[in-house]
Amino acid sequence: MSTRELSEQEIQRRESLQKLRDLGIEPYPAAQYHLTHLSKDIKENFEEGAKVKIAGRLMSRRIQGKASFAELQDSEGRIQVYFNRDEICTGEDKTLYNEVYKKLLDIGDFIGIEGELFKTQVGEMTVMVKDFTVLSKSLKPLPLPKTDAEGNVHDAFTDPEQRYRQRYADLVVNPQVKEVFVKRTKLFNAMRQYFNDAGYFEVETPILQPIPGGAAARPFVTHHNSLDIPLYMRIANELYLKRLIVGGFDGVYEFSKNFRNEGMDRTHNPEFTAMEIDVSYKDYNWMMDFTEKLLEHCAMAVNGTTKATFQGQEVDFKAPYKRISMRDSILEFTGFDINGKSEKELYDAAKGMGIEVDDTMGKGKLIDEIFGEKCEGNYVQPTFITDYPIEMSPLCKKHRDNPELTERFELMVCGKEIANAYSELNDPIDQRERFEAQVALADRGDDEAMYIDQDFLRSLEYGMPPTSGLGIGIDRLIMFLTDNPSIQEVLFFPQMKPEVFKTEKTLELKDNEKVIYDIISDRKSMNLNDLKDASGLSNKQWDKGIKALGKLGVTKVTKTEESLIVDFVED
RNA sequence: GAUCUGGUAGCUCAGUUGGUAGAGCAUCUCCCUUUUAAGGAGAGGGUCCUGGGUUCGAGCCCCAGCCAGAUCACCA
Repeated sequence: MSTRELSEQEIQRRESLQKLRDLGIEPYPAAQYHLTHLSKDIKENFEEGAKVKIAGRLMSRRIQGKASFAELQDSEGRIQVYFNRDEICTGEDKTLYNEVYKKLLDIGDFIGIEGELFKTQVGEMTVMVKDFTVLSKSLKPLPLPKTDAEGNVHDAFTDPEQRYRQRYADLVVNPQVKEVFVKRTKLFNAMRQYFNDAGYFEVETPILQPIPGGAAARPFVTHHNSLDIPLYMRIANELYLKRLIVGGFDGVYEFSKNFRNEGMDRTHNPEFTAMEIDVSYKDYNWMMDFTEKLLEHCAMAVNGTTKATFQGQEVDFKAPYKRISMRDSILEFTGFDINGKSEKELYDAAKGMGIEVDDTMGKGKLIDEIFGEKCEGNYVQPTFITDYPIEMSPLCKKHRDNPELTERFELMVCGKEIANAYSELNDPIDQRERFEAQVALADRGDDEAMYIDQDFLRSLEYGMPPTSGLGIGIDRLIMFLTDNPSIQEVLFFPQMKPEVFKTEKTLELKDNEKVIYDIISDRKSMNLNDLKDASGLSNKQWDKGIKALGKLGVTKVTKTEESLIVDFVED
C-alpha cells in the first residue's frame, strides 16, 4: 500500500469526509439528483419566488454568522446562493447549518440545492437555500483565482505545465479556457453541417496503416502480434479517401487524427487533427471557391463575425480571398523568376538570397525554401498560393498549362499554412512515376520521401474520376479563431513528458542517517559534537542526516548551557 | 537538438555580501442575518525540483540531472 504525503488542507478535508459519514451523510451518494435549472436558465428567466433545484461546485463562501452567501458553479457558469441557518434548519437542531455547511463543506464540493429565487438588496439574483445535498466531496483544494469587481483576476492559475497536466483543474477555475474548447466544437459542427448540406459523406478510414502514405513525415510504428507485421499510425488519410472516390462516392470527408513522430513546439503536437475532403468532377479552382465560402461560414459560426484578431493582427475570413501563383509571389518579393530555371540556377539564386541550401535539395525543395523564407510570412489576410512545383507534390495533377507545375494551392493566414488542396492526380501511370521519383529522392537522402503504395495504384488503375481534395489543419484554424499562439491551448490534453509521481514515503533510512542512528541508538544520549565526530560524516552529510532524524522523531536535540545534547527517542 | 528563462506553502509570488524561510489569498479557531476579490481577532501550514560539491554554515555559489516555457534549428 503506497501512501502519499498529504498537505494540511488535504488531511482536513479527509477528516471532514469522515465526520460527514459519522453524521450519517454519504459524501458520494449513488442516487441521481434531479435538476430543474442551470445557472444560466435562472439568470435569463429570473422569476422572484420560483422554486429551483440546481447542482454544482461550491466555489466561494462568505460566512456571516447565521447567514452566508456562496457561489455555485455549474456547466453554464455561477449563481449566488444564500444559506440562512433558520431557513435550512427549521427545528431546534442546527447541525445542518452549523456543522455540515459551515465546517464540513469545502470549496470545490459538489452539492445539490433546493431553494427559491430572490434578489438581494444589492440586486443580485440569488437562490435562497431551503435544503441541500452533498453530491461529491472534493479532497484536494482547487487552485482558485479570485475576480474583483473590475474583472481583474487575482492569483490566477497560470503555470502552463500544471494547466496542461491538470486540464480538469484548469477548466474548473479558468472559464476562458472552456470557451476555447466550446469554439473548437462549434468549428467541427459548422464544417460538418456545411459538408452535409452539400451532400458529402462523412467516412472513417484506417488509423493503423500497413503503409503510411499521403504525406511526407516520419510515422509512429507499432506491431500487430497475430499478423506479425509492422503497422503505422497514419500520417494522413488522403490515399484512403481517394480509394473511396474510386469506389463511387461523389464526396467524402473525414476529421482525421494524424500522428507524426517529429519535433514538438508551439505549433506541432505529435497527434493533431486534419479535415480532409475529396469531391469528384471538381478541380482546384472550384475548391478555392468552396474553401473560402467554407471558412467564411465557419468563422461566422464560431465567432459570430468573419473577422478574427490573431496576436494583434486583424484577419478577415470573408470571401473571396486573394489568389497568387507561387511564381508571381516569388517574383514580387525577390524579383527572381523561377519559371524555366534549372536546378543549378535555382540553387545559386537561393544561395544568393542568403538561404541555407544543400546538395540533397531538388528543384521543388529549393523553390519551397525560397518561398518559405521570402514570401510566406507576408500573407496575413487569407491568401491562396497556387501552382506548386511538381517535385514536391507527388499526389497532385500536373498543371494544365505547365508540366513543371501542379494544380495545387495552399491557403496562408498570418504567414502560416492552414489548408492544402489539389486537383488530385488520377493518371495511374503518372502516379507510379511520381512515386518512383520519391524513391529516388529517398535514395538521395530525403528520409521523408513517400513509400510506394501498390494497392493505391491498383485502385487508380480501375479509374478515378477527376477529383479535387482539400486538407485543413483544424488545430491551426482554431488557434487563429481563438487568438491562441500555442497549439497546446486548443488541445484538451497536449502531449507532455510523463510526470514523475512521488508516491512512496520511504521509512528506510539513508546511509548517512543509518550511521548516526546506529551510534545514538546504542549510546542513547551524547554530546552533539561527539556524535558528529563518531559518525565520521562530512559536514554536509552530517547536517542532512541529523536534520532528517530529528524530523522523523528518532532523535531530540536539547541545548544546555555548555553544549548541545542529542537524545535517542524510544518508540 | 542549441540557447535563454523559470521551478520556494493549496494558488500567485518576495527572499538583501551566503547567517533561524516570508507576504497576499486559501486553510483552521472564535465573533458576525442581504454580502460580493479581500468583515474583525488569533493560529497552523515548507522535500526551497533532484543528486553531488564548495563552506563553520547554501533557497542563494559551483557541477550534473529532471520538468516546463520562450527563441532558434529541424519539421507540414
